[in-house]
Amino acid sequence: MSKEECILKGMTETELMELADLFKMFADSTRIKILYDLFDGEKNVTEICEDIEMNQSAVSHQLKALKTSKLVRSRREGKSIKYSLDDDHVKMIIAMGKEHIEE
Amino acid sequence: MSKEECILKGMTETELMELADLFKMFADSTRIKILYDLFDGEKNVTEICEDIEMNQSAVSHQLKALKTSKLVRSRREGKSIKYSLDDDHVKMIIAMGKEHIEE
DNA sequence: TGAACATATGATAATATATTCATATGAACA
DNA sequence: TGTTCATATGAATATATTATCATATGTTCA
Repeated sequence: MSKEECILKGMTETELMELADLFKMFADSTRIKILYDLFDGEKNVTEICEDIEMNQSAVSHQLKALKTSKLVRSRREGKSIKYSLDDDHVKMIIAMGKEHIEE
Repeated sequence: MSKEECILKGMTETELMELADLFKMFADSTRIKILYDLFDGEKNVTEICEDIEMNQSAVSHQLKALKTSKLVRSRREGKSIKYSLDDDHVKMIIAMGKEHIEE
């Protein structure tokens, strides 16, 4: 049996629903643009808005969702708040997805 | 971020939207239950319905979405249609997600 | 202290999505 | 050929999600 099968054995209904909630974070183009933008490293909200061309409010709302899901973290630096990826899995998950659609 | 321009380290806006659409498939509890159910191997629609306790119509609708995204494939065997996972990335993506929520 | 800047938040409206119901399609076999 | 089993599909409703607008909060610095 493969490594993946072992890892996944015995998941409960609740865990599967938590998984679905996690993947919801990757399932919106604004959020995935934010995540991908943060591949470059730490950025503040204004920079993210400029990079992905979305308004500040929409970006803040989505950053909050991403933070709740522990996919990004933030710290204050002066007047601005710097966001960065909070988990290496983010890059791997996006990389796997990218491989799939490229096939 | 304009349409087909190279943005965010080589991914186009279109590709990022395709990625989001792919992750949408993992972002619903019914679909993720179906995918997880198929970790066991090929199953027909009736078996899947029983396993995940959802009605046949809902399952068929979601199987269609999963098939369109090339995450499952199907073949007829007599009266029934057998579904199976169509891509190893499915297991890996779910495994990554599981590791994340377990942290 | 207050003006300017950066970010967050609540409410709303628009849109997207999932489930259900009714029914259609297709295969098997008596 | 007609009946039954298995699956698919279209339409409608219900629910969830998102962007926007207006405004609030919090920080810096004159």
